[in-house]
Parts: sequence; C-alpha cells; structure tokens
Amino acid sequence: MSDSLGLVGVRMHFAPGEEICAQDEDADYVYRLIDGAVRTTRLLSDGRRQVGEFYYPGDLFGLESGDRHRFSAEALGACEVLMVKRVSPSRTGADRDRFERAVWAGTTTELQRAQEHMMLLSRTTAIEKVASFLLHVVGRDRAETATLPMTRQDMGDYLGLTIETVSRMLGRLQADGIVEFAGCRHFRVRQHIALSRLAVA
Amino acid sequence: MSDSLGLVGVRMHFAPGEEICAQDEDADYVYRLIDGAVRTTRLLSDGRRQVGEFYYPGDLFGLESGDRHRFSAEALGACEVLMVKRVSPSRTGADRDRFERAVWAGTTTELQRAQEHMMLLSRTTAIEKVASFLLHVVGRDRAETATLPMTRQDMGDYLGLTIETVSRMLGRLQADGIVEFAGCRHFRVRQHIALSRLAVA
DNA sequence: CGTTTCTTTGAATCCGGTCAAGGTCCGTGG
DNA sequence: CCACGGACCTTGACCGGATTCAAAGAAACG
Repeated sequence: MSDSLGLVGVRMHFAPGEEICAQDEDADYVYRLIDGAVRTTRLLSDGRRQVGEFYYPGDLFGLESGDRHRFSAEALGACEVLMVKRVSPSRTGADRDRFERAVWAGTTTELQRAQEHMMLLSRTTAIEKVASFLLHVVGRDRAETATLPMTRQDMGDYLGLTIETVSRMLGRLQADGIVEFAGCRHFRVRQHIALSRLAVA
Repeated sequence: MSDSLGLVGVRMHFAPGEEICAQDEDADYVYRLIDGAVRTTRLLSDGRRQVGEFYYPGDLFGLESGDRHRFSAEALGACEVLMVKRVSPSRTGADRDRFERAVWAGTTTELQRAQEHMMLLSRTTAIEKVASFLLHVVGRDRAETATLPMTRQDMGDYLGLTIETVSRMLGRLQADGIVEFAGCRHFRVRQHIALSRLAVA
C-alpha cells in the first residue's frame, strides 16, 4: 500500500488499548497514522509513566531514532496504521528519497513538539497546562465540538499532573464558562479568548 | 576551517554572556562548540525563561530545524565556536554528505535529550532533578572535581525550579555527605551510589 | 576596597498531591 | 428492560513540597 506521502507499507488495524510497538523493542518500522488516535508512553523503573505525545491522522510516529523504540505506542481507540519498514533493500531512487524526506520532516516536527512540551512542563501552572492542552486539541479537531480520545490519566501523564488535578482544572474551566463539556470526552469552547489567555504563549 | 567531523566553517570567539544567535533570528548557521560551554534559552512573552540545553565541546547546536532559531544561544564563559553555513552552494559531494550526516546525528541527539528532559521535568521531585543534573555534569567532566559553568538561575530555568530551591537541594546533598562543594561552581561526588539512587532511571 | 551580582538561608504561604468517598458511564447478563 | 459490576471520573479535606518574600552572606569585578 502506498499513501499520500508516497510511503510504502502495510495497513494494520489495532483495537482500543492495543500496543502498536513496545518500549525498547527493535525499531524496524516507522508508523503513519491513517485513522484514529495514538499515544506514545515511556515507563520508568519505579512505575512512573510519561506520555510522550498524542498522534492524529497523517502523523508519523515511532521515529525516535536509534535502533530501539524509546517509547511504546498504543491505540487510544480503534485505529488504522500504515507500517513502513525502516530498512528496505527494494526501496531505491525516488522512493528512497520520499522516505528519507518524510522521516526527516517527522523527526524535526517531533523535536519541535518536544521543545514546546518542555516549556509547558517546566514553568507553568496546572490551569495553564490544561488550558494549553485543550487549545491544542481544538486546533486539531476543526469540528464545533472537540473530542478527547484519551483518558484523564493519559492527560495527566502528558502534562505532569495527577488525574485529580486534571479533573479539577477542567471543572474550573467549565465553572468559569470558558468551556462546556457534554460527557467527559466531548467539549466545546465558549470563550476562545479567555482560553488563549490562560494558555502559554 | 575544517573540524574533526569534516565540517567547514569559520572559527569565532565569544565573551562570557555574549549571544551567539538570537531567538527568532534566521537560522543561517549551525554551530559546533570547540571550547567552552553554551546554553540555549527561550523566552516567553511574560518573561518566563526556559533553558533548552547546555552544550560542551564537540556538541552541535542551533539546529532546531525550521528557518528560524527557536532558541537563542549564549556563551556561558569565554568560548570558541565553529560557525557552519547551513546553505552553501560550494558544498558538494563528500562534503555535502558529511554535513548532512552531522546535522542528522545532531538532530536525533537533540531529540533524545529533549525526551529525557521531558521525563525529568514532568514527574520528579526537586532533589531528583538536581541529583540527575549533577550526575550528568560529572559524566561530561571526567576530572576528579567537576565544574558548573552556569549560574543557579540557569540550572533553575533548566530544571523548572527556582534558584532558592536549587540552592537548598545542593545544600542538602552536601549536608548529607553525597557531594562536596569548593565554592559554588566546583564540586566532587563523595557517594556516587547515593547520588545515582536519587537520580531518575 | 567598594560595588554589584550571585548565592544561601529563613519564615510564611500556596498550589498541587494524597487519601478517601461518591458518582457516572457502559457493557454484560439475568 | 433492568440490575449488576467494573472502569473511569469527580469532589472534598488535609497535607507537604516548592515557591515567595525577605535579608544576610559570598564571590566577582573594576
């Protein structure tokens, strides 16, 4: 199968919660998300968990370079992934070029996100973290009402907060009339300006 | 001038505190540190500062890809830098190859460090942050006694802590007999095991 | 030496974490 | 269709670690 970036690979389906690749496993593939949502996670020996990033359709993931995956990747809901072999003797000429270009672009994007994320993690309050996060999610989703494909635990491990704090901040944003939730996974922004003001530049 | 990686550029000297490149300025060069120490920093509109990374001789920096520098870089002490033009028509064949290989290696290293750093920022206590940091510094410096080329403020902005907290944690490590300071910029590790135990896996 | 900048230390405060209880959502099976 | 069970989410009370504010001490520099 070939996709919109001209990458050649195999389409695979994953069930909610299913592992796409494991931490420390050989990095034989890179992945392009076709449909659904994915999170990457890393475990410390003492059980602390870090969510590296959330991925949406079109995103490349699993390219933390080196010969091992430094993060595991899991499907958040049912999803479809294009698995692209990293080393493929049959890939030559223009094909090879496209592949290398895509991996380069993906890696620099990854680096930029990581740097933004560092900023968010190090020097911001809980409310700023949650507000920034919601703003990012709305940016992805261009529908009227945005969806959170991940649990509160995932959000917490991404933002460096506990689930209780995440929940409290969401509650506060709603109480202040800035966002409105319809069930815990769907919301819409009522005061975009106010939300942006809370989020970090 | 050509260096050990085969990179071609111009050697420049910078005075303590001098800016090597500015945030948001066109990224015309990449830099290789020859001698001294460098920090990269990023400013938020409200004045909050983030130190991205510290660099030592041999390191490449300034390659946060895109056409603008996302971080500024400043000399921590007197230092010497090889400035390598990013776009150079005269660079062909093996030269071009070496350049691209070096930039690729530098970028993936950068990504890995950023990912480690995220882990450190998000889910660890002040004492763990400081202990991890000292351990990293000692790893660089293979001398008996290690040197901190940066201020407490720099360490704080790197670790997401206030200078007071950094100072307190250093004091605690010394009081516990784990490290020993000779002036605030020089220290040696007295109990390596204890320090590693405090640092994050 | 005097001045400035950086660092240390102390006391009080506050934000986010911890612990605990209750609520909601959803799939399963009676 | 409703009852049950489990996973996830919310809310409250209390606690503790890091920040804040303030002042004194050390180091760097001209």
